Amino acid sequence: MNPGGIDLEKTVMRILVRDPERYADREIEVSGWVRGNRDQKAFGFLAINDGTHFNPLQVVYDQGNVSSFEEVSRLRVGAAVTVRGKFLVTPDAKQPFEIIAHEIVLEGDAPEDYPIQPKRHTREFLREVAHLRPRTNLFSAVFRIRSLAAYAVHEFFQERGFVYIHSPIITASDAEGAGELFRVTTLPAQKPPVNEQGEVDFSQDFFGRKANLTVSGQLEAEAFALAFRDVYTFGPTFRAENSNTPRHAAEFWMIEPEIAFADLQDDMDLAEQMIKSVIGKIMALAPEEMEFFFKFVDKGLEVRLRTILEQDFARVTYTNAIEILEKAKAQFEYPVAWGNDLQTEHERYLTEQVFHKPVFVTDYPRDIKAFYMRQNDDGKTVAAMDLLVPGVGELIGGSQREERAELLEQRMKETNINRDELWWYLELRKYGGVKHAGFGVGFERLIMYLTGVGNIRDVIPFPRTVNSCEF
RNA sequence: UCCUCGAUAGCUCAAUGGUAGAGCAACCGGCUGUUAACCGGUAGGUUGUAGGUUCGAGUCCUACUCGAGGAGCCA
Repeated sequence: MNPGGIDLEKTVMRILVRDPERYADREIEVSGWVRGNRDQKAFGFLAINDGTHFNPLQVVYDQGNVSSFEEVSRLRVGAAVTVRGKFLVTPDAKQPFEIIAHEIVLEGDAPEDYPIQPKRHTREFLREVAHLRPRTNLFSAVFRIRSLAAYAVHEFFQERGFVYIHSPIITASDAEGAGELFRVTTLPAQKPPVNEQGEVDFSQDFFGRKANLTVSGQLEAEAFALAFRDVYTFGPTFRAENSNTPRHAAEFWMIEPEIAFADLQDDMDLAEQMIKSVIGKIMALAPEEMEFFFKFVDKGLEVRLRTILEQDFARVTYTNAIEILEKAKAQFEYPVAWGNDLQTEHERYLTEQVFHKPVFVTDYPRDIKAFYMRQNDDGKTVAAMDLLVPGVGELIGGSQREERAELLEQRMKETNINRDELWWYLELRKYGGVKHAGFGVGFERLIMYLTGVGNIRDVIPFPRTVNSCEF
């Protein structure tokens, strides 16, 4: 009850959409930001979005009903308002319902230089106003999907009894060989302490040794998999690579499950189930947002996602993939030869031209893969898998891990991995070591795949890339 | 890091080496159910920065800055 004695209920769009009939002809109060204002001589229409639902709410304001009519008719896009009025279900109109206002209060004005207009903006421009872009349709949809996808990922693993591990953000290990590292230090940038050789003396640093931001939680996850059996990490990851592409960021999130008593086949089964589960949940949880992507972002997206849900992913060994590529009529810029890593053009050809769906490529040559991957009996390949998907490229990379201590040590020696730093990783093999496997999913690449948005900078709220750390 | 392309009004884009324009947004006005509303009008510019060629440069040349796409690296 408000002071005026009218039965008035504060509500939000999410609730109204769920059960409009419950509110029919009742007095309600809704607050939101103006998305559009179409004023006429004696009445007008306000589209307001309160952030709780993708679609805006239509507010009808009439000179006879609203005392601040003149002020309301001049409201600009971006202003924040509170509206009180009668809720009306309008089954025959373009919008499912509207509110007939009797009071509209300006909560926060938006001056005429508000950069977001009710028109199409380029993504490049919107990146420059990343603090305002979540108020647009596209980014409203992207970031709600991002939130729901994170939820769906957790739900998938939790339903299966996986234990969520918070792997460290700061690590002392720089031996994982997964790209350039961000140094974490409290040493002064000017004149840091030096040792007798004239090198920076990291023994005087905060941790008494070199420390970096993590590039992967995998090694720590392996330790927990050998205690809990099924675990996953889901957290931020940092790469200081000087790579400027629509698929790379310096700070991104990774999902890394790790499963014990499991081999590469189990690993691929898990990856496939996870992708399908997340897609299915997102389509069920955010139909308005997905419809927007299908219609305005990527015309082929709907068919692609539905195909994934209905069909098994393809699986092909690296060796067979090379044979397919060698027989291909397509002209490749880079030569195809056993022992060479697959180039982007080769991966795209396989997933987009040969299989037309996600494909696992397995059993890569030992020499082009990481030291921890399990060696196959042929002595040439390792039990690795990459999941290639149309449009995005490499979405998942994983492997069965080398559980045999002597073979692991031998590979570390061959690839110049510092044995002393990873003593604990070797002990995992010494004490109750068993076969186990895992993979890493680039969370942003998953979002790109789900939404059809082609640039990683547009699926991260405030993206960090080379030479760019605004906001 | 390499290759290619680009930078003109707040936004999206035009403009043979010869007076910088349009649509949208903004502002003013019109319109009794609009929904990317519609109609009329007004205002808005050191053409990314610094040099150079030329009688004359948004346009040609050089360097730089920023952005995008492709490649490498990877998730």
